[in-house]
Amino acid sequence: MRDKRNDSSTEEKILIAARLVFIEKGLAGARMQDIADRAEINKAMLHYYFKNKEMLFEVIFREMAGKLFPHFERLMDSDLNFFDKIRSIVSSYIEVIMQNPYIPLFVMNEMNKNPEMGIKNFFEAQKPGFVRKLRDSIEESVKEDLIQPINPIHLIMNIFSMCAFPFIAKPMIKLLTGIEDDDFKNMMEQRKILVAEFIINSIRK
Amino acid sequence: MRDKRNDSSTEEKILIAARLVFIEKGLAGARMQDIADRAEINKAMLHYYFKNKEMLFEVIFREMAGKLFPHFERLMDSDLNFFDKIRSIVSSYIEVIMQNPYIPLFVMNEMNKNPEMGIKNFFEAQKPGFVRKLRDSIEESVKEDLIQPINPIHLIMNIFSMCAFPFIAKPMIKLLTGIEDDDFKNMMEQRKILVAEFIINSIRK
DNA sequence: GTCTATATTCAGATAGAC
DNA sequence: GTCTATCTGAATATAGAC
Repeated sequence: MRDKRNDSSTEEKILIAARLVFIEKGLAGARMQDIADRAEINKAMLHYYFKNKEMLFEVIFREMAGKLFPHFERLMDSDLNFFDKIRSIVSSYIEVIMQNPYIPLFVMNEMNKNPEMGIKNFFEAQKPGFVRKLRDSIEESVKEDLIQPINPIHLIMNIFSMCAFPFIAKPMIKLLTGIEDDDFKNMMEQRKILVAEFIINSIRK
Repeated sequence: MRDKRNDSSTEEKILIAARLVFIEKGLAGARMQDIADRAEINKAMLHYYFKNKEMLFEVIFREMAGKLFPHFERLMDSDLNFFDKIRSIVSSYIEVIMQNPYIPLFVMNEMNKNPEMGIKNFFEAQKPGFVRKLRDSIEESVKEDLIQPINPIHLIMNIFSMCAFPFIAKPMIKLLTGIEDDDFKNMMEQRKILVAEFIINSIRK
């Protein structure tokens, strides 16, 4: 933050290391020693920059949670037609998750394990923006008889389920199908189009 | 196991308690003291019945993993037509998960966090049975021109994504939609039919 | 089989020199 | 800001009496 050195600051090194360790092990499984080692500093420094483990975790968690829903609000405001908005959401969402494939499981898991984290406020801020707009857009498309009647919540669940779940279930998928990382990546690449068309196919009149 | 008393055996009490604690906290977050308290015994007993925390966890994990895919093999062997098989899988899968809503996240998360657990063998046993049969059934339906061409793996992913993901994302869904547990349950009840029809709608010719 | 008490290890956090 | 050394508490595990 406000440090004097110009080389990759210690705080930054800590954050990079903490990201890795927390994502790999979760809050409960992460070890401060492990974070210190990866940052190539000592434990004392961690507590100098961040009061305690929970504080450090909170920073990382908020950072990750913030990446869960990217620029969707802008997208909803664009003048794309409804179907192209679906295509665009699916495609860019899968793309974003492919960059950080561990985010969905990490966020969902820690939300479950640590329900009393200051996350509610965090998301309630972005909620109206994008979810409501998507909801409205769906309801409008139903009224315009563009798509078949469907509860918007269900449709939204379907969209994000098919995008995010494969990343959460990756180890299981690899086990059951025998595919390797490369093929998995290829499949997700295919899904950018496949999932969108699957959805549109289902709801279009 | 092979104990002499007839009342709810100590081992059983341990397993019940361990289930609760491991599911709530995960392997890393669970405390043996916590399990002992809930089982209303002392810590020493835990180590008498199970060598260590990992052993106890392994028992619970395998138990949970075993519940992930229920009687699907039988279902695939039935003489239902393809669409009714889809309906049946979706409906009974959601029903099963509703009984134990925490299972998908628990299993997926621990598979990620502890990749080197003896789970591979476990699932490789059931894999051929049900996944392959579903795959074959999809390929056959494509050949028969009953459904539109689709990579079976993608379709299978879609099915299980839409069934399981809402349970994994429940805290997030509650946050974004403002719904409560009762409504959530109702929605999942609706999804038994909705998801199946959503899928069939998309793939049928 | 069950308990109390204790050993042991580990991890988070702090004190204090530089 | 950075380090070494240390404290403290927690958590797993064991010893041994009953």
